[in-house]
Amino acid sequence: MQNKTLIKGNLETIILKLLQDNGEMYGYQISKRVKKMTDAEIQITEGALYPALHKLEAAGNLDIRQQTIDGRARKYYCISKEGKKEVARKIAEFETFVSSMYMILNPVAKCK
Amino acid sequence: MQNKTLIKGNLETIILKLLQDNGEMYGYQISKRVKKMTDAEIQITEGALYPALHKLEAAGNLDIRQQTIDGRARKYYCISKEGKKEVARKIAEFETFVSSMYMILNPVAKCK
DNA sequence: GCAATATACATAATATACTTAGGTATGTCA
DNA sequence: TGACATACCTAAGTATATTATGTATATTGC
Repeated sequence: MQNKTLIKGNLETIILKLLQDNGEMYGYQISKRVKKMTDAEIQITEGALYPALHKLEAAGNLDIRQQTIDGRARKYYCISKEGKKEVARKIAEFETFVSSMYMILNPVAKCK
Repeated sequence: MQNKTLIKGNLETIILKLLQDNGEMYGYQISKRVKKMTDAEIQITEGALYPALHKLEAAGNLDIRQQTIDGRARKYYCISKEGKKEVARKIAEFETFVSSMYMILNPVAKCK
């Protein structure tokens, strides 16, 4: 992705949606999964990912479970009931925005 | 629009595309047009609009023509040759990003 | 006639949400 | 044993908006 600014405002949506679909995941896993799913088009940097996870947890949208696997600490996150409401809202918001953008990018002739 | 951050990175695209489709326009007109076209879903604030116009002009993507109409100064902008290349690039970028987002929001089952 | 609203431009201060860069630590593979 | 992968983290810098404020003229309603 050349212009990386397009991810702005969509990072939390991505994280919440992935957790909703896949049950619990840990941060590193999320970043790899997003890269793979989007053919490396969207790459979440660690400097954005971890603060976002902490923020979502603090807001009550995620629950956390820590575990050590193969000597490495992992923090598994899963979406909370509040988080499910939030992700639905965020996806709707994204779709509305995209729809609005296409009103400008693909203007349709109006009837009188 | 609740989350106004979604416009980030798309403002220049909107301005360039409108000017490409409508010939010359002035700032105030652009902001009103966008509001109308998107049913007020996207509203460009003046604090974002005017600096964006100046930046696009400085980058050679817009040409400017000043005129006074009914005692009020207006600055008409129109897209340059460079601007046309730029808007094509930005629209492609937006579409790629949206497509990538939908790979996450609407994941499709993969064949083995 | 005058106040409120619309038109038309502009900039400064502030906020947000990223990127970049740097750090710690363990495991794996050539 | 040195590079790369895994797994977490934070601080500083940057980009791009919002909010607030300013100037000035025209129009509209009471």
